[in-house]
Amino acid sequence: MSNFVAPSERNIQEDRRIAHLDMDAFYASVELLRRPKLRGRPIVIAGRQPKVLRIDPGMRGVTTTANYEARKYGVRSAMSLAEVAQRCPDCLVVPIDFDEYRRLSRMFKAVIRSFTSQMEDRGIDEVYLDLSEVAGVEAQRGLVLAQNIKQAVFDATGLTCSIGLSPNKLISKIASDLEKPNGLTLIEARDIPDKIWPLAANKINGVGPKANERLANLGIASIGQLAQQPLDLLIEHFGRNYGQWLFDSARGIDTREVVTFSEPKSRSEETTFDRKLHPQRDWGQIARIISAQAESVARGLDRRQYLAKTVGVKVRFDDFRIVTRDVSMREPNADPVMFRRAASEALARVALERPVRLLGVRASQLEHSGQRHKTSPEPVVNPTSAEPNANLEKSDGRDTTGDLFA
DNA sequence: TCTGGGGTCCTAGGACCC
DNA sequence: TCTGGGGTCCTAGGACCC
Repeated sequence: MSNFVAPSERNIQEDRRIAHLDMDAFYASVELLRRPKLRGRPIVIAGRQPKVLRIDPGMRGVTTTANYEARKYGVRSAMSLAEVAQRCPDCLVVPIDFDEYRRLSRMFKAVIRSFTSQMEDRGIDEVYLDLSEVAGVEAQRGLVLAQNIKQAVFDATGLTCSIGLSPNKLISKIASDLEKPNGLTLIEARDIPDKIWPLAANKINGVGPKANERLANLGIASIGQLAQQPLDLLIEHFGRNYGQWLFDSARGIDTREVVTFSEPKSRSEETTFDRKLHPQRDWGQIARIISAQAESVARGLDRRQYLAKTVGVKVRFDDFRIVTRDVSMREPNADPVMFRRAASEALARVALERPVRLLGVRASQLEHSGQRHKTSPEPVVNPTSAEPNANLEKSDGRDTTGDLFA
């Protein structure tokens, strides 16, 4: 990024060949591998119940995935089971088995790595690939390679995926969705007006429900309409950064690299309860849950050789309002006892005035534990907190001394 | 009939320091 | 008595993604 390019002159770097690979209805497809009798029937993946159940309107919870048969009825991921029951009364509910999905995820990613090391992990079921160096020189650059990757993934796992191929991540992400399932879609810069502009603005990865609504209020529904807006107008309504990003995205401009490794920034655990917890009556249970989550997050970090400087709690009330409170510790650590104290101090600062439906603990400001070695103890940086736990003792009036079980 | 869990990134205000 | 600007850290909230 050495030479500045004026916004109006920014263009698509056509020399790159970026792929986005997305597994088709991943969780549902994995379940069907070991439950072949369910093939052809509408299923959703949801819940922790021990077996497959017929949907019924009284079921709680939300779907993680729907197979394509269920999608024909308008069933989607993140849909409440009550709504699934209305749309598709014959739907089957298959319990979630993350261990199995992670196993298949490792498997398909290993296959892909045999083609290129230039792979960016984007979660359990999708990746970006930079095929620029290996795509070959044929007219349809990269198509043969992408087809070979699809075939190799299927041969190894029995699962299909869809691949979008274009000069950048933004367009490839959109492209991989255009011919699902089992699709392979090439989009060149010159195809953007015909193939991208007719699509809804929220097909852009990064335009969510809120931004889409605000765009709709401006009369902007499609990516093409977005591309017609002057930069000034977008900046006026969405701010300098997001406005510029919208302006570029509508034109298919995206210079982001494929990133093969990035350090974790946080680690968290949270639980939603079947029964809402009462702030006073269930205080003991709330305190126990936060303690257990704090210890578990600490152990998870320790296992991976990370330390955290900051521990925070998250509370979601029955009205869905979310409150978070953070506490920074004097030194980064992964000590369950320190995490418990910090979490309980943070919790003490939350005004628990309504029933609680979710509790969580998050550790942030991470660093590798290898970075701190025993030979050179760190001096105390902040003189105001030189005495032990100085920052853990000024909680408010609640009956805690910094530890929920003190 | 309600709405999961684990993440990343951005913004914005205040404290504090130079 | 009134006047800075920049930089960093911390905290809280929110949008968004898989």
